[in-house]
Amino acid sequence: MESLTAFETEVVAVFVDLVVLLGLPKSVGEIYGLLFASAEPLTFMEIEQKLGLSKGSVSQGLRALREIGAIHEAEPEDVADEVEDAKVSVRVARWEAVIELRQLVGALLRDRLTPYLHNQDAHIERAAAFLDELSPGADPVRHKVLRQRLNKLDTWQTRARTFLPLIGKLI
Amino acid sequence: MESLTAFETEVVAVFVDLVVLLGLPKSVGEIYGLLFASAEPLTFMEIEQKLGLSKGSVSQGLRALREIGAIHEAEPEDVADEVEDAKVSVRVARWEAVIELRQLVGALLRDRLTPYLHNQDAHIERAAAFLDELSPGADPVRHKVLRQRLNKLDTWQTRARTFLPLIGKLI
DNA sequence: TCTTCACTTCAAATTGAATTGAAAACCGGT
DNA sequence: ACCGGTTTTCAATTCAATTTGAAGTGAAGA
Repeated sequence: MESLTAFETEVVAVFVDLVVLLGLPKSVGEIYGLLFASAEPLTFMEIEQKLGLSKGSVSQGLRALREIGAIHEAEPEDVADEVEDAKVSVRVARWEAVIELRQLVGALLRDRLTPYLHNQDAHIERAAAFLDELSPGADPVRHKVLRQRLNKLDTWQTRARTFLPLIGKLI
Repeated sequence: MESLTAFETEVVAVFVDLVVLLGLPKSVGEIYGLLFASAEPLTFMEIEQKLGLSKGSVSQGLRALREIGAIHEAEPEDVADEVEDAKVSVRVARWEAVIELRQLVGALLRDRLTPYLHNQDAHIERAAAFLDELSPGADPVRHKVLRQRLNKLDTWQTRARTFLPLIGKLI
């Protein structure tokens, strides 16, 4: 067990693309993809070796996935048949993907969109304040045009706020 | 006219965030934001100076925005009152934002999602092929589990294909 | 034709983020 | 309390991508 099978490679690619699209590091997608492509849970070391990642990347990737609930630690299971010999038998965590994709996709979307929407609100609000304190007297037409544009932004923001969470549910 | 007003700064921030969220360079968002915040069209040089960008960035940014139809070249308009003196009077392009946000957002979304969905199809298809040519005889349970997971991926892919374009329309 | 200015191109520099790797913390067993 | 092995942490490195700037192109007027 050293490197990826053709099957695993393709599945990993699916999740790498997804995760990159949503702005996370590639390694996170690789790890989730590998677990998704494995019928049984994998250990830290197996992940490290099959993907050829550093321990640091594996550790961080597992944490990120754990935090969004995209993976679990698997039940201990009897290790007897595998580790008969010399080793001192230390309990090793084994990880498995949560196959419900809603979990992964939902969390990733939320993590990006929530802070985004929040920032936008703040910007638009401040922009409105600045526009108003800028005397409309000097050039009323200009002032009105800009007001309209701001309103347009506001409308969009509202729409985004209502539709985007809906997508999470729909899917 | 040198740097941004408070109002402009906020509007620019709105579009920088949007554009970065959708995976384009910040400078593109700055340029669009500035044009969106201006009641009248701006020249290349005005953009360059107000945003403090290099000519290269402005040029590339304007091209990108032009290509997705998010900005236009404005009608020439009489320049008489501005440029009376020494200058040799060369026709200068003046740019304005297309205020319909659908244009910008729609294009950006499409540009990212279309190639993405296309790739995913390819990966899933190949994964299925590899899984099948892998003899199920060895471990039928494992084979079945993986088949199910692949099907799940396929379902999602189909859903994405139907819902995502719909968002573009909805908005 | 020649000059000038507006813009484009592209190789190199910069920047920012992901990855690495070595050292520290941890944990169960002896 | 110590040991062997696993996992985490984080500063340094590497890598990808954007930004820069200087040289190049082209068009309009002289």
